[in-house]
Amino acid sequence: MSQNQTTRPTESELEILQILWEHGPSSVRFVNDKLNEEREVGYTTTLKLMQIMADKGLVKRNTESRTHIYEAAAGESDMQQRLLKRFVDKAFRGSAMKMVMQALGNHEASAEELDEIKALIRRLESGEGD
Amino acid sequence: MSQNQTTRPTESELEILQILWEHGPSSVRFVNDKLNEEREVGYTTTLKLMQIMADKGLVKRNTESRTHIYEAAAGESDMQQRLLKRFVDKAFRGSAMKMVMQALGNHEASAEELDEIKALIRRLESGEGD
DNA sequence: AAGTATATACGAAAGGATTCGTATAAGCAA
DNA sequence: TTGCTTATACGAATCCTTTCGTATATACTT
Repeated sequence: MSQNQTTRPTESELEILQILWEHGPSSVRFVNDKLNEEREVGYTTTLKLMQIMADKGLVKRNTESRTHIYEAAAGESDMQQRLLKRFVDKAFRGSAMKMVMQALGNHEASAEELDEIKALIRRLESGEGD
Repeated sequence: MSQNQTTRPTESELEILQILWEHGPSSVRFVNDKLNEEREVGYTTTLKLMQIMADKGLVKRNTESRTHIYEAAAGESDMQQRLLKRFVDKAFRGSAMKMVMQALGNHEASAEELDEIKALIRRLESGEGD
């Protein structure tokens, strides 16, 4: 049944994880309602997906009450880290810096955001990276 | 047949595009050989994939000689931009800056790379962004 | 010319993701 | 209790991606 924790979510699964990260442990009904704020999805579709995710180990579920409660198995940052690594490999041939440059160059960063990044760079340069 | 230019490549298709971007217009044989440096892939598999890509409009092909020559339809940066946007939306809920911070925080940037980024930030701050 | 090597075209199998219909069980309301 | 609402479970259809077998055409070699 449950797989190792390096399983990658599909796009639909990731969409569900986003909801779980944002709202915490939730029922299928709740997740499905949230999804339907964006696009039409049948209830059993969402249910099936979440069952598969439980199977893959992407979510944990509490089956004590009739309404099962699902919770993301990994933290959002952990998952982002994993997905980012793979994305950089696939789309930027492994060059994270190239990707950062692209992102910075195109994404209209605010002064505050740039300050944040500068602060981070200072920390990195002073060897406190990590 | 040929689709609009916002078609997204699958992972396998992206792998082929990488080769085309790196080496320029190429034959199926050449691409297949390159792929086989990484992992085993049958020739007709690569052929089929590239035909589908031509169909989708991801590559252009010159069929004048017996050996067709394929070329990426979009530039690497254009495609990266497109993929990056979608990735940020899906994995970082649209926050490019959050993603940049993650990437910087974890990817052991060299001093030179950090300098590059600092230079870019200076340019952005002086309003020359774009 | 005959045989070999190499190309594309086509179709279809295999696997995974996504969707949902239907069955069944549990709780609630009259 | 009987019926209505709302859960989960299960199986299967559909669609997309990936893979490759086979057919056929084109060029090269002797």
